[in-house]
Amino acid sequence: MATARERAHARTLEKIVALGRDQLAEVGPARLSLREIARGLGMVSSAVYRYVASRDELLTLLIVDAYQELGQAVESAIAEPPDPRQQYAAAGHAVRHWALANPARYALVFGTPVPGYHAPAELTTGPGTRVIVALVRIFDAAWQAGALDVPQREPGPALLADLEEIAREYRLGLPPAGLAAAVTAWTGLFGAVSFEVFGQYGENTFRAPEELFEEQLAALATAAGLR
Amino acid sequence: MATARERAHARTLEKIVALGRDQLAEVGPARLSLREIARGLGMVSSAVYRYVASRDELLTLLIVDAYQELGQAVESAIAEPPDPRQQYAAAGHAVRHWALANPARYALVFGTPVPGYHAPAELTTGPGTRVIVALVRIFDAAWQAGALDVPQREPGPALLADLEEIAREYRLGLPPAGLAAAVTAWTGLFGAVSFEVFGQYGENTFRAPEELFEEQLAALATAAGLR
DNA sequence: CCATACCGAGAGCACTGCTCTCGAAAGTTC
DNA sequence: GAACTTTCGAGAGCAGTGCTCTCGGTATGG
Repeated sequence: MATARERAHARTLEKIVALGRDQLAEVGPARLSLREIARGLGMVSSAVYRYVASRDELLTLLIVDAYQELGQAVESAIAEPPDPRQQYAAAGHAVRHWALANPARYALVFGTPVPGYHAPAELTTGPGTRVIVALVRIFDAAWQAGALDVPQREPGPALLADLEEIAREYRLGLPPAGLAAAVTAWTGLFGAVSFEVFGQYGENTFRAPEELFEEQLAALATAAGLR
Repeated sequence: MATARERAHARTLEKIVALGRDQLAEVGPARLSLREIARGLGMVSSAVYRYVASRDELLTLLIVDAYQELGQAVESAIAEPPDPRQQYAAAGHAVRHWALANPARYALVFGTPVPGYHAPAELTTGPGTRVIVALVRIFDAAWQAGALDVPQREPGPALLADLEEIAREYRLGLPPAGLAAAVTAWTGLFGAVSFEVFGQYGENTFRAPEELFEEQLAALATAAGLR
């Protein structure tokens, strides 16, 4: 049961995260300022430290927040389509849309790790794995349904051990080579999205980025063996 | 002819970039401090503004510096192997090695755009395109040699126009679908490298990242039609 | 009803990027 | 070789940052 004090505390903490999110969008992660957030709350800067131990802790909160929202977006996007290939495409589109709508939060999570700051694994790994877990489940289901052409290449011995460990942990029937394919489909997806969001393509090189993305998705899905 | 003054100027500017590079490696882009660089030079902070107009300009210098070194590494790696698929693999390994050896500089260029800062296109696009240009040349040569299975998928109309424009600019024989494949091989490569360098895989999920990368390279090459 | 835990204010420290002025040295011109 | 101009480093200073400390007021739980 939450006391009134606890509820008030949680509410202003929520406000802090919201203001941080706004500021992130405006000025980016590195110029995120606790003092500015304090001003937004009508408090003095030191008061914010009652709620957040440091700037880094605020960053952690924002990272978890972003992971959760992206994970949620992907999971609900996947729910609809009937076959695995369309599910992968839906996941890809969900990632891209969220990233384009929230470039700063995407950058916070998938861009340069904030200098000096190292995300505490116990808080971030859970939310951070939602997307890859969702993708792997798609591939696992595809394999069960016989809709996955597992690549002929056999992973090297050490990689094989890693993959088997993961398959065991998540109770996957998916063979290691299929899991490796899922990982490539994952990293390839984020490579494509990151290049677009971070402006790595030139200014006007691609006037039809969504069509390029479509092409990339198709290539990645085929490469991963999704029929 | 460079006067003594100009040479001295160039030399301390070079020192500034070198110190910036060191500092980048230590504390990352956002905590890069002009004052610290001044201390390293035995100067007072205001003096470095004789050489560099702002922190952002220093960042630009470091970005160009990083692009050039990576481009150089990739170009010389490509020179050796005889066939296109091995050239692509060599390029991939060059990118990965450079990125792992210079994570901060890699992050500066391929990670989160530094907040507020927008790289001046006239300085960065040239060096910034060296890698993709090298990759496209591989694909173009492969196509000329009949070693490229151009994907059957036809790009959408707008994307087609973009691709044709690029092919014209760089005088490529490579058909649009092949160019699109090269782009996916490019973004997929950097997706894989970024995930490893930025620590997006968990702590101990992959104990054999180089074998995973090998697998990713093979999948991307095959997907792009390199035999 | 009162002791306690909480919470905001305020001052202050060390740091940052950046601007200004000033004097000295070096290079250029006559 | 003298006079002028450009360059460059030093120093002070401004506005901003994260973060720490202390000091009161206040709402809460026993």
